[in-house]
Amino acid sequence: MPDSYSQDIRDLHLFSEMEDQHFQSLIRAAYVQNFPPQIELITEGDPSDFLHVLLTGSVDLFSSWNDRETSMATVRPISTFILAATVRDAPYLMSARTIEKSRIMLIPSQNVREVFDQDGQFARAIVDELAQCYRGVIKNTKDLKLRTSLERLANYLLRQQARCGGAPVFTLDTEKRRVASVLGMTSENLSRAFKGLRPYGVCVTGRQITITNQQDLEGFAKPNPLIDQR
Amino acid sequence: MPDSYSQDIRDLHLFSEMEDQHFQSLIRAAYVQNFPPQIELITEGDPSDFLHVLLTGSVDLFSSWNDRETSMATVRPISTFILAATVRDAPYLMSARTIEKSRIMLIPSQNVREVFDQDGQFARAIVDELAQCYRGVIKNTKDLKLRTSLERLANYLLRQQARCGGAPVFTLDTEKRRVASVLGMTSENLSRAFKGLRPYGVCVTGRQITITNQQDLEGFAKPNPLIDQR
DNA sequence: GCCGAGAGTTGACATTTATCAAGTGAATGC
DNA sequence: GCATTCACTTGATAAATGTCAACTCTCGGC
Repeated sequence: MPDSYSQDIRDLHLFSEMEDQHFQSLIRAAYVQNFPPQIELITEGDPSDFLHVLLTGSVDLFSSWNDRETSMATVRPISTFILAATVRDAPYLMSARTIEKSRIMLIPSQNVREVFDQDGQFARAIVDELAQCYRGVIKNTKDLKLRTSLERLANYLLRQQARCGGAPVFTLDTEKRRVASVLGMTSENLSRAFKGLRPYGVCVTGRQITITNQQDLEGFAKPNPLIDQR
Repeated sequence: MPDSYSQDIRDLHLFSEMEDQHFQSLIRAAYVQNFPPQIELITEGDPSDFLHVLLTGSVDLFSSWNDRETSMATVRPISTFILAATVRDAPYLMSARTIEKSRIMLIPSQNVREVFDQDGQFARAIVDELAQCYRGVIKNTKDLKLRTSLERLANYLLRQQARCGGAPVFTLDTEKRRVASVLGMTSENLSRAFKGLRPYGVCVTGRQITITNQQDLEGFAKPNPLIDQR
């Protein structure tokens, strides 16, 4: 089902190089839907029927085990999610829920796999995307295993700052409790970690962060491109 | 450089479906080398010049930051490693060192990327492999974030048991200190964790593990296919 | 303007995990 | 045979992190 977002989707690295005929065929098979906040789009363990493309809003990817839950990532427009499950035709490993009101395109996994077999450029783009995702998760594992929660927070702030343009004052785009979960800690611990970064020049007011001493913070965080660069 | 292992490599899922001409071209460009134990094959951050195929022996993939080090995975024959860095032509995110005497085939990354562009079956296999690797790392992240170290060990033992055929007595194929690092804990803590599993019917003698009460252990470990099934 | 809901914070405390130091035990080499 | 090495274990202690309960603050609805 064509849609005003069609060109933005086309510009995604995943779709930009493929033949137009194949792109149109994917779009035709797809449909776009609006979801209210806090709707569970995907449940881990379910078969992966659709490749999802987030057009507007935001989506939380999370996982559960034994009554515990953790945020794995936050998806922001415009990007796809759960590509790996789609191409492998395997069950989802993560659940997904909308954080805010979101507009999402659903492309049947079957069609993705068909077009993949016909279009070499698309295949190449999928490989690139998967390899990048893989490397992202490896970086995340290194972050988790090699750093304390204070160090993870410090580096998270530096990454967020860079995403916001690098100025000393910037804003978290995520609720703190979700930040905590992404970083593998509790909300209470995050609160204390923010305090623990005060000696390194970090001031927190609500979601607004001010870094008064960039050098000090970087000296403590020791950011590393092989962990922190996306 | 052709080699007696050529057929075994050909049988790897990654290479099994590709055209013979392309396979031969990869093999011709490659060379095989023997390494003694404890040799650093790859250093994280270096450019990824070769796709590695472990033929015999074993290799530890590890990462370092700020004088800390952690084992990310153990590679066993016959399998490839650092495929993602090769296809993206990006620096290695992990270092690799031989654990024991190992025989390794090195295929120039350049050739892999060239053949990838020519051979659709090979491209398809790379996608499968990458998607599987990605899912493996996601499972690992869930293990790390959702479980305590005792639970991780319990599930590790169950997975190892399954790999050994499922009998109540089996052997760890890895030094305990490496097991500890893979599970994200210290050796000391692993030692205590083994003790902590005694009430659930786990007996440890050197590297030999005896599970005297399968039900109890599984009841505690709560293994989950979305985390533990490989 | 008041109220309620929910995110965030704080303090007290428990648990988990790491660190340091000392010891055991088995394999290796001279 | 004995010393050495190194993985592993153990105990004492410290540090990091989680849990629980109470509290504050803000925001939106009425």
